[in-house]
Amino acid sequence: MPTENNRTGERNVAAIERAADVLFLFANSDNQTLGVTEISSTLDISKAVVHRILASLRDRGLVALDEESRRYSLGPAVLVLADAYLDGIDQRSIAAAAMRRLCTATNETVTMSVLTGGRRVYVDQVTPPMEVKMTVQVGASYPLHAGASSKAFLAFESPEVRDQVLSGDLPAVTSETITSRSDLERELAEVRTRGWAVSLGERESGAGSVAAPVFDQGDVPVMVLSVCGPVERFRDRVEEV
Amino acid sequence: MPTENNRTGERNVAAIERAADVLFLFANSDNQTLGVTEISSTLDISKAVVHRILASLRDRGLVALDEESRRYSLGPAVLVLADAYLDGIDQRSIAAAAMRRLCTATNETVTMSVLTGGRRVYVDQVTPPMEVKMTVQVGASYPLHAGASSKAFLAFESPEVRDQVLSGDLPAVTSETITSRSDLERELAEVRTRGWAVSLGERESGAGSVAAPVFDQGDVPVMVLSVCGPVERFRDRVEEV
DNA sequence: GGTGTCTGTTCCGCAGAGCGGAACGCTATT
DNA sequence: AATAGCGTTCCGCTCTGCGGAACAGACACC
Repeated sequence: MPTENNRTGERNVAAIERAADVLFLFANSDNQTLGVTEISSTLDISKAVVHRILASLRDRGLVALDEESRRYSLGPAVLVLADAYLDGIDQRSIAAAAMRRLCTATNETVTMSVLTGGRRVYVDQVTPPMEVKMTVQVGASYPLHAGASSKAFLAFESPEVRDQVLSGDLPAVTSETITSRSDLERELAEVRTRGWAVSLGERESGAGSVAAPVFDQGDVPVMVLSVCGPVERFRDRVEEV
Repeated sequence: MPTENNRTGERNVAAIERAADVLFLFANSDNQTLGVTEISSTLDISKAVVHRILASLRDRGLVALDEESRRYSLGPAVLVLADAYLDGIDQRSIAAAAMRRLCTATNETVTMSVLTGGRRVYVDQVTPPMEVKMTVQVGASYPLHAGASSKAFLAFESPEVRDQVLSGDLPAVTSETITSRSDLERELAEVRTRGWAVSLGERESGAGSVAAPVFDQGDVPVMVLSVCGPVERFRDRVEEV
């Protein structure tokens, strides 16, 4: 095997995972449009294969091809999936009421995130009717070391996952981001005993937030709710759900 | 009918297309959670294969498995893709200004749709600051025979596509939906000469809209803009872009 | 508590899908 | 012209992944 492929040791279909990797490459790379060779070299897959993968994905509308430039981009079909996904999470409807309550109580934006592929993704938000408010982009994803929501996740994750994140790079998203492993470990320990996490501008300058995880009926955090807003007004508290 | 397979006659990877079909099955089926056997029988793929596909998709976060019920659903990773997609469409930013102008001019909701997999998907919307307004769900998809936007697309599509849609089922979405093939053909011809389409409650009762296609530098419609709102207030006009 | 019938999951050998190196048209650039 | 880059296509050999069948649980029904 050339690189570390599967995360789980299951019996999977290589072609599908490669296809998924191609899709995510579109999401992660800076430019939204990619060429065959570009994909081929970054993912270390032969050009012929990339081409076939793209043909298949294109067939299903997951990627689109600009005939002029012969460059590929994500296709509209991904929207359909995302829409269906958002419809499907019962968590959303369950949590919606709680989020609205939190929102009116604090008069700040309340967000909900879940975990995927070693990152955190915003799934929903409720914003208060205020002049100066914060909004996040549903679907946007962030690394697990920056921001209150991320820390809330990381603190309650299994030691293995935590270790993996901590031993990786800890890029500074803002000037306030914690980039030292030991500092972050101390912070996470604190979060764990306290039950919730605070961030003042770690993920976005000038934005503060308080976040608490919501658990399954076990010890695994299913999602994280956070209250966030301009860094000035912040001296409140959150209850868990 | 389990639908015939490849639309294009390309040299593709069957496994990937099957995987995509599984994903779309989640989007199309009524319940958001599916079991292996269910998928296997509707798509006519052997259970073993479905299981492997799901394992692979799960590995990449595109589907999630509820350990309790052993049932699968879409995973959060699809959000990441959708987000990247929405970032990527230059059309959006280009059209955004025009949409805002239309919105303030008409004081109604302006929407933008594109085509995928024989259906139409809302990609963006601009809503006016009004009490009674209409909003659509970005990512929601509709068949090509119901509503002004759909008709605007269909009217200017290639004869083959049009034929395929027309010869398929034309289910009534509302009581106003055109369900007769000949009626629809007459309507489309009219739309073609006029350049834009009108609908009064064909897709959603009580909602009217006027829609016009936007073309590439050829004859293929790239997207459709529509102005829509409560059916009462409607006697305006639209310009093309 | 058998017995039947659903699930989802795993096994394994054979066959053909699809990998990849190489060749082919392109369009730009020189 | 020549070079270099691209995306696309070809084709033979290989090894992936297909699928029938067996397995393991979870229920339901006498």
